Amino acid sequence: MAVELKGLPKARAKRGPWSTPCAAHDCRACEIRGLTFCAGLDENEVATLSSISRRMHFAKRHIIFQEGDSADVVYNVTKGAVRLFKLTPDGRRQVTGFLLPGDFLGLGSRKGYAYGAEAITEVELCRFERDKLETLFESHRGLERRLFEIANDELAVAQDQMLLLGRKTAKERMASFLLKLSEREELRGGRDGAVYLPMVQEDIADYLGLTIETVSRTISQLKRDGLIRQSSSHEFELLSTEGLEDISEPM
Amino acid sequence: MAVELKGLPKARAKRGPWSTPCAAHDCRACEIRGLTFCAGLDENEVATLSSISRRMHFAKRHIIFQEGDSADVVYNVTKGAVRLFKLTPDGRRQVTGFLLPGDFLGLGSRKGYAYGAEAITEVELCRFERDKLETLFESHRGLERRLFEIANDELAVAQDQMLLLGRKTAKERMASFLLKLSEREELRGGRDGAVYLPMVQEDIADYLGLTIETVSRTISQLKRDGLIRQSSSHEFELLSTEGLEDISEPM
DNA sequence: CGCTTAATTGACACGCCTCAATAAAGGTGG
DNA sequence: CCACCTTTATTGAGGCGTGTCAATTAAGCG
Repeated sequence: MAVELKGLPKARAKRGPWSTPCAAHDCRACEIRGLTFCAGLDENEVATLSSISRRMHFAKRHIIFQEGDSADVVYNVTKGAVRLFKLTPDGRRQVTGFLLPGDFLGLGSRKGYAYGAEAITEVELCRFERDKLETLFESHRGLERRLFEIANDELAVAQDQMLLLGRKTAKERMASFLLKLSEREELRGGRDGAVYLPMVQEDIADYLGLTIETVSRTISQLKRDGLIRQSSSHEFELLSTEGLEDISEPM
Repeated sequence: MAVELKGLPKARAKRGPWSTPCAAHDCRACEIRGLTFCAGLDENEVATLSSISRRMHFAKRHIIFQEGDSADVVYNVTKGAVRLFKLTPDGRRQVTGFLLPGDFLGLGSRKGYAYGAEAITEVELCRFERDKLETLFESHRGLERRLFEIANDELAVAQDQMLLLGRKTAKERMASFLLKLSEREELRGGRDGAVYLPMVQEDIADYLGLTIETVSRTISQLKRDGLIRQSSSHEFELLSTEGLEDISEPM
């Protein structure tokens, strides 16, 4: 592969104007109950969780944490979008995931986070200190089991992504990407076939192991082929889910 | 990427001549205590674990489980090597990992394993039924925590691999691969700089997102450059770890 | 409105893939 | 231990998908 050399990691992320720790939040009124790792907890457990959670705001482009930071805080995304990424010393970037409302953020070993996390849009997070959370595990086993479940799901997603990066063409990658995002939106109650892409094409490129030019060209091609339509700058419509599936999983 | 089309998934794996469930095994005499998920358990816990474990043998090329199989058994590799893989409908394969003695096998959600597992060599496994294991969690919290830790580590490894597959050149991939294997052997007490590769080049190619030809050429080049030497068919020597590191993590 | 950032498109280059031929290694039976 | 066959590895020649470079347009934002 001919690699895109971008020079040393530019100050891609400026510390945003604000990152506000807000007052403790009432989890029972949470916008995304049922999606997140709080899902399946009883009233009592949610109340306990509420007592150790804290709402945070981050501005667009704010770096929430860097790869290698000690992993003693975990979050739940309640609003906005986050990208996870890794960098090579010479500045190449691999985006390893995008987080949307309801997603969990902060899995990591005692060696620290294996990836950085950065706000794509203005973001609202529910913050938990890890050791406080682990104290809760003692009395609320379901919480620990839920976290383990999340880690397992993440692992499955990561393996799908390895297949995509190692063995799929640009067109297949793009189709897979759009379909997966669409599925995630459906779980969140979005309209069927409508996909909101909060990230820029550079993010998509770094996620799919491509360049921005190839991403752009591939999107253009999918449009020409009548498989997708762009309703606004960040809003797409999947005109043929079947067609995209045929592309993403070639027989 | 121009993709190697291999035709439909060939009967790559014939059921081996034997897959023997042996009698319950005494974990306390285990070859790989300290490496595996049993690590850090006390005598009492190991004894309990022993009571629910069963030794298994699998012949080379035996498929231990397929992607999608219900994930109600987990294993510990005690001897030999295992490859994990995913397949596209048209037969392209992505190897998502190699397991060596001491490695844990069988992380997966209730949706089933996200990958298949196949014996590369003759393999010996320590088998645990998942629900029996989960019963043990009640009384032995450390075990559950250890599994969660393993899942977290796996996730970090997966993300490294995404960076490799999405953003590294063939030479960088090969150097990274050799170094990582070498590190794993050191943990197992192997000689420094000597690497045993139980897998064939097709496995390496499918792991690194390359073709067998590119793998072969890249190995040849690393030999020419004096960075590695082949002591026997599956045994390599890393002549310059530094040189390989410079290649694998370009500045 | 003016500036900056993001997206698009074309022309060309190149790293890796494809196809093909040959050599080497491994496995099996006598 | 050798003869035979299959599998695996090596190497070359050429093609192609995606990267690179560059110019232009569109979008975002104060």
